[in-house]
Amino acid sequence: MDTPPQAEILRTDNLASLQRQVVDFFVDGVKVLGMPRSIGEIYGLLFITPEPLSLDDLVERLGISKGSASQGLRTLKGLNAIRETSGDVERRTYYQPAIELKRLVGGFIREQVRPHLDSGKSKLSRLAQAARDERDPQHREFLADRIDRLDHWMRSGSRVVPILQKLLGQ
Amino acid sequence: MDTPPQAEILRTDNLASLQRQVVDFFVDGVKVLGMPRSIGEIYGLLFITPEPLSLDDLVERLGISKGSASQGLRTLKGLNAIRETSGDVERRTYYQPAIELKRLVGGFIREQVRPHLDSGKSKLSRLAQAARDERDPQHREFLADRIDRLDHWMRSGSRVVPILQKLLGQ
DNA sequence: CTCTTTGTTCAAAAAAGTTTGAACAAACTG
DNA sequence: CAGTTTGTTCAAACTTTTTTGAACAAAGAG
Repeated sequence: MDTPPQAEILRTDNLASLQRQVVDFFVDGVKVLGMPRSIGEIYGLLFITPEPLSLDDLVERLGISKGSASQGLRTLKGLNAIRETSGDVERRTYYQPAIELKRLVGGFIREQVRPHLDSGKSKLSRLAQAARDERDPQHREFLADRIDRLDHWMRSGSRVVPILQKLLGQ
Repeated sequence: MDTPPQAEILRTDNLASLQRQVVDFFVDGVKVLGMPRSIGEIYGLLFITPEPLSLDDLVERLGISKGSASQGLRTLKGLNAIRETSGDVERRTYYQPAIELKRLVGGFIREQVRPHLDSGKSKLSRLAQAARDERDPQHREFLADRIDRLDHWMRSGSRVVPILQKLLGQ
C-alpha cells in the first residue's frame, strides 16, 4: 500500500503527450479500483481516441503485448466497458469505450462488488453458527455481539450499493 | 486480478478456529479495499478479542513479525480504526478496535478516497489546458467533450462521497 | 486443402507489493 | 550510569500479481 509511483519513464509507446496523460489518468483510476494498469491503458486510449481501435492498434500504440491486450479487452467486455463494432467488410474487430457512467458503475458493481458482498454474507453465516458453539456464556455473548455487528455492516453495504448506483446513474 | 486464493495452510499462528475465520474474513475485506493482509489480520484479531492486545500479543498470536505489526498498527491508527489504551501502570501500549462503522468509513474516505479524488481533479485541470492547445478544431472539440465528461465523473464522485458517508453513519 | 489473418491461452519472466528481522532509538528502572 | 523493555525503520528477501510471447485455435481466402 502507498508505494511511490514507478518510473513511468521507460515505457516505449507511440502516444502524444495528451494521450499519455489521459491514459495515465485512467491507469491511476483503475489501480484505485484494484485493477491492473493494462486495463486502464486500454480503456484510457479508447476513451481519448475518436475512431475505434483494433487489438493490434492497441498493441502498437500502447507498446503492450498481444496477450495483455487480449486479456484486458476480455475483462473490459465483462465489465460492459467497451463495445465491439463489427466492421461490415472488415474481419478484424474494433473497439470503442462505453462512456455512460451508469453503465461503467453497473459493470463494476456486478463484477467486483456483488461477488464479494455475497461471499462475505455466506462466510458470516458460517461464522454465526460457530459462535453459537462457544461454551463460556460470557464469551459467547461477546462473540454474538461482534458477529451481529459484522452482519449490520454487511447489510449497510448491501443497502448502499443500489443507492450509489442510482446516484451515479447519469 | 481474480487470482485464486493462496494456500492459507502453512501459516503458523496461535488462533482458535473461530478467531482464524474472523481474521480471514477481515483479510478478504481489506484486500478488497486494496490493503495488505497484515492490516486485516491485526484489525480482525483485535475485533474478535475481548481484551486489549499489545504489539507483542499480535506478533505472537498472528505469527507475524514485529515490523509488520508496527507498520500495520501505524496504518490502522491513521485510519482511526484502533484506539490505544494507555495502561495506567503498564508501560506497554494496548490496542482495541474502533467498531463504529461511521468512524471506519470516515477514516477510509479521508485517507484513501479523498487524496485520489483531489489528485484526479488537479490532473484533470492540467489536461483541460492541454486540450485547448489542440490545433485541429474538430479534434479539439472531441477532446473537450471527453475531458468534460471526465470532469462530470469526478464531480459525481465527489458529490456521492458525503452521501455515502451519511448513509453509513450507523 | 493450404496459407494468412486474427485472436486466445498459459507457462515462464518480470514487476510490484508485502513482510521480515536486525539495527537502532527512546524511555523507563534500578 | 548500564541494563532492559518497547517500539520503529528500512534494505533485503519473499510473495503475489501482471505481463510477455510462443504455441495454438479458428475461420476466411484463394
